[in-house]
Amino acid sequence: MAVPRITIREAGSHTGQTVEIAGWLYNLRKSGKIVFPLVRDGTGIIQCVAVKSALPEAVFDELKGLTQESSLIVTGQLRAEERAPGGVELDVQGVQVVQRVPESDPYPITPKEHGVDFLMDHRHLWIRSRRQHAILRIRHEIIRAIRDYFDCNGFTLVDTPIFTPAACEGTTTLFECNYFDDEKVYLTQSGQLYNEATAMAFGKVYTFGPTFRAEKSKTRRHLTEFWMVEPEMAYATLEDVKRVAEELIVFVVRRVLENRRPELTTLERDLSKLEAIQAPFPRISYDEAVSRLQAKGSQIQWGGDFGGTDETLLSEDFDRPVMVDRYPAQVKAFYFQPDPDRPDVVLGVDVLAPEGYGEIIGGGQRIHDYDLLVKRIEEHNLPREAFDWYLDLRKYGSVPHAGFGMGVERCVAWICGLEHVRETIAFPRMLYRTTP
RNA sequence: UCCUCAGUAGCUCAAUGGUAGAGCAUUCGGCUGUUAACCGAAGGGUUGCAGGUUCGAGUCCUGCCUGAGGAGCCA
Repeated sequence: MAVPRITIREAGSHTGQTVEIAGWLYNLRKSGKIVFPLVRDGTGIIQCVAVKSALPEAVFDELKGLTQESSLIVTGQLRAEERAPGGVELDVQGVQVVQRVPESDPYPITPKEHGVDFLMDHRHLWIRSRRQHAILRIRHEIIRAIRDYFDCNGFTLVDTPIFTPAACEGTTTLFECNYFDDEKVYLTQSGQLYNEATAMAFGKVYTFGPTFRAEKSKTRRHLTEFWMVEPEMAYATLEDVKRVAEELIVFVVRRVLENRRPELTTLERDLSKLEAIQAPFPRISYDEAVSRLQAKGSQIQWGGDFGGTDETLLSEDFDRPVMVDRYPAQVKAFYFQPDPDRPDVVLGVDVLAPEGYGEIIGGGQRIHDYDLLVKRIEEHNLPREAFDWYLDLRKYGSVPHAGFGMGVERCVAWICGLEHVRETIAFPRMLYRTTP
């Protein structure tokens, strides 16, 4: 009978059995007549033990001389072992080398330390490392939790286009593309305007996809290509946005704590910081935020937007995300609904992550009045024709509606406790870096 | 775009203006419980590029290139 192939994740429940593991050689320690190959298979890492006296000489010698990241299939018996990292160990009975990495061109990422530039140039290999592997697994868990939250709360996933016509927003710098012969199109920076259309068709919707910003931002919080989830709800207000944003974040953090605790431990994340993420989140107004910042020595004046340092200063006061609402109209996009009690501010809210990770959510209530929206488009010098379809939404059954966008990479950076968002995605796209 | 810092062996780094070095990686040898294993030996260099100062430049000066951190920018 053939030896069953298992994954390393399952190894703990197969002790005593002879099994096969297909993977790569993560590292090899040897001591004369005994070698300890560390094998990874994508689900985990297991230490194997090969004893010279228990194996044919050719098999032992081949294993002993095997190079880092060579692919191999090992057969052996699993055994609970306190001395082994992971608690389970495999006594090697046979080895099939699938591809041997030549010693003349060894695997470049050694178990020792490396610099950022070198690692980024070898990102296609770096993602095999324990730490990067943990981050990308947590990213997957976060994305799955986000989708589960919306799928289980009556939202319909409606994808919005990546190619968009000229003027969607008018403020940020866009990536321009040639669309066949004459036409110019731009990579999307948000699916929101389309979300407003789909929300009027489906009630509650979300879009989840990549977004692109051609800003020359060179900081630890920026990528040029990043993923955003954007819910939009018909018959909804700013208060609904705050409630959903809070529920979503609590749900996502709880799921990561439930399902990805070993990975968080690998990253040496302070779990108490994540366990503190419970409703209700503090809610403050923009006015109060400005007062708090001025008291802390910031130069910000009422009417200005927060810089990265301001966001960090604000988040210092709280052990959970803080919601800041009612921003001055001039710092927000044209489509924000003014506060009926105070026309100089709009019904928008930003959610700032704790520990200085900055804005992870931005959103609010949209203008639903046709004439007001036309006025705003004119005030922002946007081309009216490009917004004809968007204005239609205010002609045919317009209702109060609201939504927000959440940046996936900043969320991952926060939950993982990373220094830089470049490690939150397999192949980051940044200013001056587009390879691999 | 601006400011600051850096660039030396495959990698991480050292070297007062005076003979370019260490650890890791690689190769060879040793070791039956290693935990980024350890011990011994060997090979490995156009000091980012182009000029300049100097008897002499990895080191000082100028320009450029590349990268990093930050600012600005960024619903």
